Amino acid sequence: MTEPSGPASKKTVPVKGDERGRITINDIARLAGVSKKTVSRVLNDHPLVNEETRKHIKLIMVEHDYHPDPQARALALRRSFLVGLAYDNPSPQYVVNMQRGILDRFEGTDYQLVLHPVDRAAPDHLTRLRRFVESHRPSGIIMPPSVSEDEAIADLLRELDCHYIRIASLDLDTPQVMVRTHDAMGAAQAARHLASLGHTLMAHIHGPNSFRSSHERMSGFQEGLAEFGISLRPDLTFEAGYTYETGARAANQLLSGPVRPTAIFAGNDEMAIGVYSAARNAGLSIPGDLSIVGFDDTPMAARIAPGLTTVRLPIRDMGREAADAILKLVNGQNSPSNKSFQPEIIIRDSTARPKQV
Amino acid sequence: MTEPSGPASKKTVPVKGDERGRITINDIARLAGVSKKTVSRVLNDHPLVNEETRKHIKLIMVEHDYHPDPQARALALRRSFLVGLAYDNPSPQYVVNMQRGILDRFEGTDYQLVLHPVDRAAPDHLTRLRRFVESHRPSGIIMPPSVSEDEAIADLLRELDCHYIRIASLDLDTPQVMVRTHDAMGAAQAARHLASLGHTLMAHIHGPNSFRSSHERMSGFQEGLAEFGISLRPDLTFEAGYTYETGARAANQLLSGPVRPTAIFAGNDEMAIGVYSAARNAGLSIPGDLSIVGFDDTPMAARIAPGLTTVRLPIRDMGREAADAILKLVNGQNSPSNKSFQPEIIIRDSTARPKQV
DNA sequence: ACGGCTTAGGAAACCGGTGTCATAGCTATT
DNA sequence: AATAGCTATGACACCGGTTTCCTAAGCCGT
Repeated sequence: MTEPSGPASKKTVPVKGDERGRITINDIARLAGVSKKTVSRVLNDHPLVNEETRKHIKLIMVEHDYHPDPQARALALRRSFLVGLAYDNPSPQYVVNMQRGILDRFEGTDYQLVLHPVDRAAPDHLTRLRRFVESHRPSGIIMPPSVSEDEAIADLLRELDCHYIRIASLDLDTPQVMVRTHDAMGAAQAARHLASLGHTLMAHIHGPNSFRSSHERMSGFQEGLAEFGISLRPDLTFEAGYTYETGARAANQLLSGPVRPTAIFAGNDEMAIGVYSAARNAGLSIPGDLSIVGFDDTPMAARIAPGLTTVRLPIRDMGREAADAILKLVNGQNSPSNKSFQPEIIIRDSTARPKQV
Repeated sequence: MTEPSGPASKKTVPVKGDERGRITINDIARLAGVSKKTVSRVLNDHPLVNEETRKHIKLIMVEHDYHPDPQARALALRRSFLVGLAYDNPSPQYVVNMQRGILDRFEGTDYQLVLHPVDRAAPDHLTRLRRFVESHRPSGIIMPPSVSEDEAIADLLRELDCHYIRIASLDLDTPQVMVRTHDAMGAAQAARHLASLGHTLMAHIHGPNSFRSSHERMSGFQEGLAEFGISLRPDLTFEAGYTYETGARAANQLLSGPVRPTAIFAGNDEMAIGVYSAARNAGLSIPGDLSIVGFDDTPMAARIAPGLTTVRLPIRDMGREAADAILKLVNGQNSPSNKSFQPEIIIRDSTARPKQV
C-alpha cells in the first residue's frame, strides 16, 4: 500500500465526460467559452464584466448547479466562509436561541457557523482562540455576553485583524461593531411593573459583579424605581451567580433577614426559580406573600407554577442581526448598524399587589 | 481601487526573517534543509521518513509554532477539518449537551464543529444537506435522534461518500457507524421503580409515533412492568408531541377519563411537566395522588416542585463518543466501537407509594 | 560488476479558486 | 493623427498544502 488511501476512492478517471465528479470553475469557463478569471469575476460581482457575458455565465452556472468550493476560495482569499461563535453563556436556552438567530441569517448563504466555547477561567483561552483564528481564518467572530465584554479578547481579534461583532448591553470602545441589548431598559420595565402594583419595599438579586449585564440590570431597575420616587436599599441587594443554587441561597438569606420585602427582582430566571424554592422553604406563597420577577423568559418561566413574570430579550433576533452585521463587515459595508433591541416584559402569575396596601 | 485588497497584505517579501506573516510548509522545509514533500510526509506520519530527519523537522515545527493551514489541506485532501452536527432535537438542553460532548473530544485537535439544523418538514432539507456536504466536504456528520433515524438522510450521506455517525436507540442498518443509547433500558428502570413502590395501574404518555425513541421507551416500560407481572393497558397509553403543551393536553384527557391511574410515565421531562400542570388543574397532589416519572433529566426536573423523578441519559458522554468515532473513521480505523451508554434513574420527589396499597 | 529490491527524498503537477499584469478594442481629448 | 483613458478579457503565477512519478543510494545475491 502506498500512502493510506481514503475508504472509497475508486481512482475515478476524471477525464471522460465533464460529469463524473464535481464540476469546477474550469468546466464552467470551458462551457461558456471564457477564461476562468471571467467566471471568477462573475462569482465575485466584479463590475467590469459585460452584462451579456455575465448573464450567459450565470445561466450556465445555474444549469449545472455549480457552487464554488469554499475551501479553495478560502485558500485564495485567505479567509474562510466560517463564522465563529465565541461564547461562555451557561444558559442552554440563550445559547441555542443565539445559534438559531445566526443560522437564520446564514441560511441560503455559504457561511457556516462554528462553535468556539470560551472558558475565561482557563489560562490558555486566549491562545486557543488565537490558534483557532490563525489556523481557520474565520470570516468573523460573534461574541455574546459575557465574552463580548472581555477587552483582552477584543484586543486579540483586532491584532489578528479578524472581524468581530460584540453583542452587549452597553457601548463598548470600538464603534459600529456591536449589537446593542437593552438590559437596563428591561429591568426598568420590571421596576415600573412592580411599583405600579403598589410595591415599595423591593429586593434585588443580581448576577456576578464581573458581568456587565448584572450592573446594567441593577441600574435599570433603580432608574425604573426612581420614576416612582422609590430607591433600592443596599441592604436588600444581593450578589449571586446567575444560577439556580446561588439564587436560592441568596433568597434564603434575604428572606430570613430582618427586613422582609414584598417583591424580589432577580437578575435572571434561573435565580428567580431559586427564589421560588426559597419562598417555599419559608412558607411564603407566590404571589400572595411575595411577588417575583425574573429576566430572560426561559421556557421554564412559562411552565413553572405560578408562571413567572419576566423580561424577554429577543435573543434570536439579536443573533440574526449579529450575523447580518458580520456579513456586512465581510463585504466591506461598514454601515454603522449598531442596532439595539427592545426588551419586553411578560406578565404572568408571580406578581400581584402586595397584601397590606 | 482595484479589486478589494486584503487588509494587511503588504506583499511581504517572504525571504528576510521568517517572522512577518504566517509561516508555511516552505519555511519549515527551507529551515530544515529538506523539500516540502518531506515535511508533508512528517505531517502525515508517513512511514518512509528517516527517524533522524523526522525528529529534526518536528523540532523545527515546534520551535516555530507551525500549524499547517487547514484550508489548504482541505483543498488538497478534498476533505475539510469540519464536522457537521445535523440535528433537529427541539430541546436546548439536549442540543447543548451534545455540542459540549463533541467539543470535549475535539479540544486540542484541529477539528471544528459546524451546525447544520435540519428541518425534516421542509421539502428541500435533503438538498440543503447535500449542498452543505458537497461544498464544504465535512470530514463527517454526527446525527443525534431523530435525524439519525432518517434513512433518506443516511442514504444521501452514503451516496456522497461522507462519513457519519448515528446516535440512536436501536440498531440501524449500517453496522459500526453508530453510538447506541439505551432508551428502553432507562424506561424499564422507570417501570421497576414504580412497580416496586406498589403501583399497578399506570399510564404512559409517549412521544410522536414517528420517533423511534417513543417506541423504545414505551416497549422498555412494558418490559419493565412485565417483570412484575403487570401489563400496560392500551387505553392508558397516549401519544403526544414531546412538548409541554401536548403533554398537558394528553394528561388532562387522561385524568378526566373513566380510569384513573396512580402513576404516569411520560416519555420526556417536557411532557412530564405538562402532566404537573394537568394534575394541578385536576386538584391532584404529587406524589400523594399521582406519581410522575419523566425522561431526560433536564435542569427543570431538579428545579420544579416537587422534584421530578426521571431517567438520565449521558448525552454529553454520547456526544464525546460520537466525536471520537468520527475521528476514528476519518483515520481509517474502522473499529466497531458501537458503544452504548447506560441510562440512570434519578429519584426525586414526584414518586411515592400509591395511597390505597 | 551487474541487476533487483528497498529506502529516502525531490521536482513538478495538482486541488479550485483568486490576484497581478498585459492587451485588444473603443471612445474621448488634444 | 496621436495620445490618453476606459472597458472587457485572458495568461499566468499564487494560496499552502498533497500526490504522482522519478532518482539516487545502499544492500543483497549471483
